[in-house]
Amino acid sequence: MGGKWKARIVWALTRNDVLRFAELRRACPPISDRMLSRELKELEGCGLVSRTSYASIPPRTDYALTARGRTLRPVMAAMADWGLEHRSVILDAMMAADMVSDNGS
Amino acid sequence: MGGKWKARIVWALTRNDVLRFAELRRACPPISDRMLSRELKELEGCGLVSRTSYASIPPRTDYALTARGRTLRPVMAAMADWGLEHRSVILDAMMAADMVSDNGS
DNA sequence: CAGTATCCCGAAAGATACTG
DNA sequence: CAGTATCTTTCGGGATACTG
Repeated sequence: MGGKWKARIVWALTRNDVLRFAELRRACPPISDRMLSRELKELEGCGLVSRTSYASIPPRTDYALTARGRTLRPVMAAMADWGLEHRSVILDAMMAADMVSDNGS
Repeated sequence: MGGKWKARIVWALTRNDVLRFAELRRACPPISDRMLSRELKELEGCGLVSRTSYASIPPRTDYALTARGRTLRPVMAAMADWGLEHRSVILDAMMAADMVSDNGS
């Protein structure tokens, strides 16, 4: 389950229950349409995300976690906690080891 | 913190406390010497893994998690739990969606 | 709005050979 | 045993343009 964006997508969906394509795009900047579409398909392929599209004009598609996708919550939470506590200190260490070239994002 | 192998390396070190180069290689098949060396350097660079080498013949180097590296335990545990519970069912879904070509590893 | 289709490049990583 | 050096390949993912 690689992919640069999957974690962010799932993370967005754990916090919002249901999101549309454009909302997900805004939730995961700066993801491209192409990557968002691809990653969503893969997540759908492993049964973690469900897609519901309405044949209306303008078109509309809702994405949500499946029951199985929701089982990822504890994992996502653990990762988020760790990130909050250690991100900055790790980044400092990485800079000291010249593994990164400071950009303040 | 990308890298195809870092999770496995850290996982091996959470379960074993201290491992030598060759032991880590065996713990993360089929990683190559090159990748193991590189990933270990990066983990050392962010202060998650410590390296202790003994100037003996034959040479010997011990790797272990630092205090900071050990803070990853809850995350690793959460991921491991999830993997145990969902790995097979996810793989099935992925095969059904032809995202993988069965290899029994 | 919600995507697909193409093209392309650079980083990640495999293979192989070598060393103190 | 514990790595490093070099070469080659793969492929993830960005840019851009197009469509129902």
